[in-house]
Amino acid sequence: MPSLPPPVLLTTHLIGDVNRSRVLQAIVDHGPSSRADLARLAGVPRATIGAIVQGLVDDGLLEQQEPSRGTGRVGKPGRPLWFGPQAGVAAAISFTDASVRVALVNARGDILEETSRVLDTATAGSADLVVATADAVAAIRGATEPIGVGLAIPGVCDSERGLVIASGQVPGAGGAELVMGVAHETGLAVFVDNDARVQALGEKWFGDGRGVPTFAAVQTGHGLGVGLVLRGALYRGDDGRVGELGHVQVMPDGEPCRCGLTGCWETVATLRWLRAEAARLGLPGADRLDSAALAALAGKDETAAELQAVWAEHLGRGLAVLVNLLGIRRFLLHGDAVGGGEGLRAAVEDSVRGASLGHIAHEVELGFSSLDADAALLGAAGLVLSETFRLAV
Amino acid sequence: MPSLPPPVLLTTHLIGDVNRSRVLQAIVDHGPSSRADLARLAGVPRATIGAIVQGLVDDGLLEQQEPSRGTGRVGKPGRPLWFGPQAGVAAAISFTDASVRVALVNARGDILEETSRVLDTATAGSADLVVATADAVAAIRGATEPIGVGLAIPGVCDSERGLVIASGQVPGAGGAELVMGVAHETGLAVFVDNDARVQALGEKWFGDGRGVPTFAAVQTGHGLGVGLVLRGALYRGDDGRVGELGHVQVMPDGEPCRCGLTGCWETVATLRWLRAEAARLGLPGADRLDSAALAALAGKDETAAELQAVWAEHLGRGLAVLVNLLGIRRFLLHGDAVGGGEGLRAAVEDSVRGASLGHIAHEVELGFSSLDADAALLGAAGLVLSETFRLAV
DNA sequence: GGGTATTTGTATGGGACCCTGACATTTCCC
DNA sequence: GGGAAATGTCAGGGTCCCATACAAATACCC
Repeated sequence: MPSLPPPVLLTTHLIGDVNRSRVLQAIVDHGPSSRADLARLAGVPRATIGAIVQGLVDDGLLEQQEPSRGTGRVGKPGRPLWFGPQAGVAAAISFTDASVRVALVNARGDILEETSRVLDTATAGSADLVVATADAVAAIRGATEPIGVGLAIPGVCDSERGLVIASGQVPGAGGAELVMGVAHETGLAVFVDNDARVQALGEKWFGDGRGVPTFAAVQTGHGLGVGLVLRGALYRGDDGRVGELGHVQVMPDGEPCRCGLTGCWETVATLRWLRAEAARLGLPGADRLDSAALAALAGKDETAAELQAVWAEHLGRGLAVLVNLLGIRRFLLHGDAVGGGEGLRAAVEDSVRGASLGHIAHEVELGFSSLDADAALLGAAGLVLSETFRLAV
Repeated sequence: MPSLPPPVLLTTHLIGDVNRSRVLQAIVDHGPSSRADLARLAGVPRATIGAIVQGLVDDGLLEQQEPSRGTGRVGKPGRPLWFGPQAGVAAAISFTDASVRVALVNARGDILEETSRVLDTATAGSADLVVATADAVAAIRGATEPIGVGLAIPGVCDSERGLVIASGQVPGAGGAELVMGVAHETGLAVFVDNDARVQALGEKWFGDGRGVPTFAAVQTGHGLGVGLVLRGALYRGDDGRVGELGHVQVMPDGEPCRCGLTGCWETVATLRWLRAEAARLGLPGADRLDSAALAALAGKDETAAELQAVWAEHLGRGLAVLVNLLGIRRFLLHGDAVGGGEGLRAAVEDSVRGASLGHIAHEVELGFSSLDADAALLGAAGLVLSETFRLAV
């Protein structure tokens, strides 16, 4: 039973950290900004922002760009502040079926270096994972010291304690060995979180979630996962065991799910269902069907078009829960569904709207992630940045 | 489309307010505590707490109790700090079908004065509501000036802007007239929020939600409503239009709901469903059946017992969404279900557990509110206290 | 081209607050 | 009754923000 965290009192020393974090957050949310812009935004004197920014510039985190000349506005032009190319460099790690992807990402969201190690993640032990990861980090680690390592794990994570509670897809990641091992081998601070939540952080830092207070990033394909950003902060619950939207019951008398319940969203909105249904309908290539292939078929085959409509309906059904319950209006889809193109996007959006309460339905916006395949990697970097700069106090 | 709130920078002047709020919050969460207790809790020197508390005592908000003698511990005994009987007195308002309840509540949760005005809330206009409310407040307003007025409205509220977006049960409350009118007539600060959310605040301040970081307060009966406290803070979404758990679809091909969707939780977990089902089964007194009457019948009638089981199953189905999606483990039920007694409570708890993911199901605890009928009233006072002391920054 | 208004960024003094360390007070234990 | 332990308070030092003033850079107007 989790208990209330102890009250944190503010100290004069903490003010500095908090305000530096808030200024950084404002720069992330609004892009390169001058001191005067930031001062107006926060409603404080320019001198205050100047002092805060001075520390960040001295630390090499921010740098001043050239004065923005010729804007047609009278007065001395401001010098926009933005992250330096070597600022906030994090080692980002994400796992796929057959490999470990490792990259150096700066606070701008540029991927500076990238490599990978082939590895059967389904069978690899924790030691194998540690070796492959640490080796890859060492290989791309350049002159600038990374500020930390971020791990995106497909599984249940407790990010506060820095451990993986369980991972079906990468069993070797379970427990604290992976995090401890990588920390020991690299000598860096290591942060870990569920991949769907990490993707949400990727959107928040570098993608279409920038400046959006509340949104959901949804992973689609073989599994379903959701990362919720509520009022500017990633929601993790009291520990990491949340966000299991896939196991919200949407079909009371539906098929049994691998989790032991019945009628979970996951039973009708993953590729497993799509392929089984395609096989039942006799569609070609049913056993390898995905949203992209379905979209291609739908253009010339009536049955495929109908299946796509049902597929969109199913995908939207789970998302509508978020609309009605939490008032979430903005969705960013990752993974398989992105291949479905505009046709699928519009259909899923309609499906969500159709299952949402009237006074809010028309505000629902559903888009495909523009970060796409790099979302988890960039998100892992965002995880390091968020934790390092404690962007919520 | 809501945009990101402006960054709030901490100032030396704000430190005082924030720390006073946090100390108050700690006292609310942990009950009467000495300076030394609070200092240990927050991890700061006793001198710091002493200075913060001094201001609160000077303002008359806190008072020192007698030293706690004879505790068996060596050393000078601490003097516990607790709210004075005249501290944080708020005027709390809640609406029922046929009346307006008004009470003076102090920060201890004591109801100092109470009165009501008979009023058909379904037909009363905003002017009628203002007159009845302001009149009742004036009648019980004693020597001590209330710090504000709290309104619990059964409807969709935007508490930040202080207006009621829509209320089916009290149509006259819609718009800003009620809030503005009461503020004008009483000369006090007025705060408003949805009754389910307000009940959650009641539990957080004065009930079983004290010291619990994350829980859901659920209103049952003719309608369904939920107030979510997530990590110590009431969740309101980007505006007030959230918490419509009643309109989460739990029966894909179910009955049409008054909201225009089909298969909403509300269609199978309100008294309307219970009575219709009871009538279909030929139970006596079906048209006035409630959880209390059903529990009485279930002891001697097999059919009633089966209906109670289905009723519990239905109630639990919507709550399980909160478990799986948000990791909420603690539920406090208000309203009709409380009448069902331990039999219904245990059955609903089992139902929630049965529809929750295995790794979290056994941690689910469901209880009936001990505040019961006063929950909304006490919550309205809690709303005033929360807003006045800005208990989250 | 020169003067003025406007805007940006920086320097300085003042105030609020917390932390460290020391001290008086009160209780329990032997 | 003396020592140990715990509580609450006081003074000195440091950090940070705010208000104000000032230098620098640009656009506009004549």
